[in-house]
Amino acid sequence: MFHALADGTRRDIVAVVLVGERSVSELADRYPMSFAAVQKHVAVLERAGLVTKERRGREQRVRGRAEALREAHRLLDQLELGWRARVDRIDDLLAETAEPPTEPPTEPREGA
Amino acid sequence: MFHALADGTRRDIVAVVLVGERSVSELADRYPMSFAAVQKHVAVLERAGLVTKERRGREQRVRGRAEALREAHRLLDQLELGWRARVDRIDDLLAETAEPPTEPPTEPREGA
DNA sequence: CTAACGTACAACCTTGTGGTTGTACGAAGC
DNA sequence: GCTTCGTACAACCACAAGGTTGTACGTTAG
Repeated sequence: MFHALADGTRRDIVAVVLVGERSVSELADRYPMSFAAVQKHVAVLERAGLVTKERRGREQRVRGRAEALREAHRLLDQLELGWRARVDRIDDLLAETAEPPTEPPTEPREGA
Repeated sequence: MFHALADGTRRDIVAVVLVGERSVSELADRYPMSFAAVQKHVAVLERAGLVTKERRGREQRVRGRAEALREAHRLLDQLELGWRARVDRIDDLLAETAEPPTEPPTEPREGA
């Protein structure tokens, strides 16, 4: 999710298709890179749930999912409001009596 | 910014230091990786403005910047509310009369 | 003073990521 | 039916990113 938003081109694509749907090639025309590259970006965004593709004739119309953006907001809120506070206290207690935790509390690498 | 949040370990660090400040080695104890690796993550977060480091004796206390999270919210809102709407219309008009734009509207690769 | 701690940083390895080109294939257009 | 368009996908390349170990250095503890 944040990974998908980490790329400038992808953020731009999201912004564009939130305003109005576009075909993949219409999107490709907007950027100084190959069609295949843009196609990959769209695929990444689709996997992250930030856009949806819908076949329409021989075209593939891409639309932004505002819902996903709201989900991103939620994740930010979780970070900000110390959603981990409880877990932290448990960790702290464990750290005092036993050895420190040996795995990354959430996902080791990209996941949300 | 989103790039910094794209990594799970980093998101966790942010969550932790937003709850309460920690030294770098205290953070390092929490994860199944070397001290140097955690140090790098903290450096990335610091560059992105998501945390601040403050020397305190021989330690370096790390604190989360809630401000930065709010900035992230703002960026998401910009995406969601079609902040590009105006620019898009200009692009569309140009596309009809001349060739399509040849550079990525915002940053070509990571920047916000 | 010396040892240990907390940190910083460089070198290196491996994998992931963004980019390219080329090929393939169904859907429209003529 | 043949060509063109829009898309999908695989192979490949260069570089960034996350990880490791090793070294260095100021600060605190004995």
